[in-house]
Amino acid sequence: MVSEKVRVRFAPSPTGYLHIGSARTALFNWLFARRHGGVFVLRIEDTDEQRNKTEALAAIFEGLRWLGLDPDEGPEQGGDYGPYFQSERGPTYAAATAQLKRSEGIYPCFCTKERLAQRRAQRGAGGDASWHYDGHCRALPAAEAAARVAAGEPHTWRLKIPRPGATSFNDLIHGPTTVDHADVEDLILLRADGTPTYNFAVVIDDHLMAITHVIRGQDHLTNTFKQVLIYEALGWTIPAMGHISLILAPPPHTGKLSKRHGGAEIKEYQDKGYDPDGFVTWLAMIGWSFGKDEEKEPIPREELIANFDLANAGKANARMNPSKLDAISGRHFRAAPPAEFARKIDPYLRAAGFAPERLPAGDGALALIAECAQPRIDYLAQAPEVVRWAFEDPAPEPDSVKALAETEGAAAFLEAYAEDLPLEFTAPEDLEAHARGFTTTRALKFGAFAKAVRAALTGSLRSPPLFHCACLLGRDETVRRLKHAARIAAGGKA
RNA sequence: GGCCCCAUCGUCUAGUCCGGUUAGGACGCAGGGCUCUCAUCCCUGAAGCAGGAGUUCAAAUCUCCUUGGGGUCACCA
Repeated sequence: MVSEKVRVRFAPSPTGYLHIGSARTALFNWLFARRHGGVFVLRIEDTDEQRNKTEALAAIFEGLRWLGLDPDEGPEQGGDYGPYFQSERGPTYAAATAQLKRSEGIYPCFCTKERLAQRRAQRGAGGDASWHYDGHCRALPAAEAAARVAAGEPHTWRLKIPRPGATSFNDLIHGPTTVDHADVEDLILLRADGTPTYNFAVVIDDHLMAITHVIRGQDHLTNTFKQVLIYEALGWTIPAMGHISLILAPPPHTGKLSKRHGGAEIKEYQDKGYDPDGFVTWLAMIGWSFGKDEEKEPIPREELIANFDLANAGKANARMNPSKLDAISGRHFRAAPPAEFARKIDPYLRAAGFAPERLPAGDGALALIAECAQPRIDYLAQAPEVVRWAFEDPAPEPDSVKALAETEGAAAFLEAYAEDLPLEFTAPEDLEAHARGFTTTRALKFGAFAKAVRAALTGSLRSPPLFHCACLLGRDETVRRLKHAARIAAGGKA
C-alpha cells in the first residue's frame, strides 16, 4: 500500500442513466487516481440481466466523457486486468470458490427460499424487523452435508463467519469502524445455480484487478463488513476502504437523491448545457473542500487534482444546492473566451429556431449575441431567451407600453430618432455615439430616451445593451419598430 | 425495529485530531456602488456551533446521554 501503484475503480451497473451520486463517486476515484499518479479503472457490473444494455452502457460512457473522467482501463480502453464486464468474469471466480470449499470457509445451505422468506416474515411481524440466517445448515454434520451435495440436492454456499467475533476496518474517511458478528449473517456467496452473489464477486474482482483503494458511497458501509470477512476467509490483502457521504435530495424532499426527485441524472445537466468543468467543481464541492477558503474564480481541474485529499472529504451527507451549480457554471462561462462561448451557444440558438445568420447583422450576429448572453446565462439553454425579441415580433410587456405612453415627448423623439439613424449599422459603439449626440442636440435625458427606445425595440424594459439590440435588428427593422412605438406613444393602439 | 454512519449560518463548508478565533469563505437573501435597463462586476449587511450533563482556568473542539438526519438489513447490484 505504501509503494505499490494506486489502482481505483468505478463500478456502476448499467441502469440506463448515470446518477449524480455515481458520477460523484467516479469523480472522487478519478481525482484520487490522478492525484496519486494511479490508474482509474471502469468495471461494468452487468450481471443483473439488462434489457437495453447497449443504451444503458452508452449513458455511462457518455456521462463520463462529458465530465472528462477518462478511465485508464475499461471496456473501451482495455487493459491487463480484464474482462471489464462483470458478466464476462465468470471463469475467474472458480479458483476462489474452490479455495473456500477446501478450507471450509463456506458451507452448503439447503434451506429453500420459501423457508427463509417465511422465517423473515415471522420475525418481522413479531417485532424484530431484522432477521439473520440462523445457521440451520451450518450445524449439519459434515458427512450429511457432503452426501446431500453429492446427491444433487439444490443448495447455496454460505460464508462461515467466526462466532463469536467482531470485524473492524479503518475507513479512509470515517476512521475505525466496527461491527459485532452477531449482527452479520452467514451470507450467501454462491447461489443455487453456482454464480457468485454481489459481495463475493466484488471481492474477487477487486482482488484480481489489484485494486488498492475502494472509494464508494456510504450506502456500501454495511457491505464492507461482509466483504472484509470474505477477504479474511480468502487470506487476501484488504484494500483501503473509503466511504464518501451521500447526496441528499434538495429541500422539499427527504432521503438520498433519487431519480424521482428530478435533477438526478447527469444527462439533464448535459442537455441544459452546463459547463462541464463548472459542473465537476460543483460536484466536487459537495461533501469535499479544499481545506481553504473557496475562491471566486473558476477552479481549473488541475487545481482540483493538486488539492485532492480524502482527508478533506466530509463525513456528513450533503443536500444538493442547485443554485450554486448555476453560479459556478455561469462563472465558468463568463471566464471563457468570447469566440469559444459563441461556438457553444450556437447549437442552442439553432435548436430554438434562432439561426443567427437569419438576422440582418448576418455573419456578425453570433458574436453580438454572444456578447449579450455571456454575462446573462448560467447554462447554454438559457441563451435563446436572451435574444428571443430579435427573432420574433415581441408582444410588448404591459410596463413597456406604459412607459411609452408616459414618457414625455416619446412619440416625437422616437419618430425623429428613426429618421436620424445612420445609414449603416456598423458597431454598437458607433450607434451609441450617434444616439448620445442625438439626445444632446435635442436636450433629451439619455436615460428616458433609452427607456423608450428599449421598449420600442424589445417590447421590454429589461434587455441586453440597447445598441447591441439595434445592431442585431438592423436598420430597417429598427426603424419599423421605432415608428410603430411612436404611434403607441402618441396614443394610438398597436 | 436491529445494526452502522453522521450533526457549524437556509444550503455547501473552514475550524474539531494537538481545547483559548471578533467562528472564516461560497451559494442564496437584503442594501449600496457602477451603469442606457437587466445582467455582469465591486462593496456592505443579516444569518450558525441541535439540546443537556460532565472534564477543564477555558469546550464548536474531549466524554456521555437525548434529539434529529441518513444508510443498510435479498439466492439485486
